[in-house]
Amino acid sequence: MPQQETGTELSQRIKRALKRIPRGKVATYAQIAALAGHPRAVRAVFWILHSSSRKAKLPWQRVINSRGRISLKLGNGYEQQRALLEREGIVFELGGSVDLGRYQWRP
DNA sequence: AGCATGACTAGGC
DNA sequence: AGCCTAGCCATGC
Repeated sequence: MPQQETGTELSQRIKRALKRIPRGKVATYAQIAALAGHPRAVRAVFWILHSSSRKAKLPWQRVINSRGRISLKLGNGYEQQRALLEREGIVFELGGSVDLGRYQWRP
């Protein structure tokens, strides 16, 4: 049977927003929070992403911070996220950031 | 019920 | 430019 949708309505809205990010594009934490209807709920967004059991089936790798950088630390998921994004065609600049003007999802 | 934690952000100095 | 602070939300103990 399908997974039971638990948590608050906000959590579910955040998950729905995450699933809308198209392949090859990225979104910022604030952007997801805004799409979920709570522009200030950024912390709720990364709480969902940081909890591995909740990020199943979610394109968690497409969420980066407002500066276009991956927020994970080296050796703690950073390289995996970067590899996943590069596989989707996203090109990282020398400093390790992505060009938001080029790759940010605009609904 | 209260406090700590977590992949953030914008603003101030 | 880099560091500090406050604001924000859900969850776990």
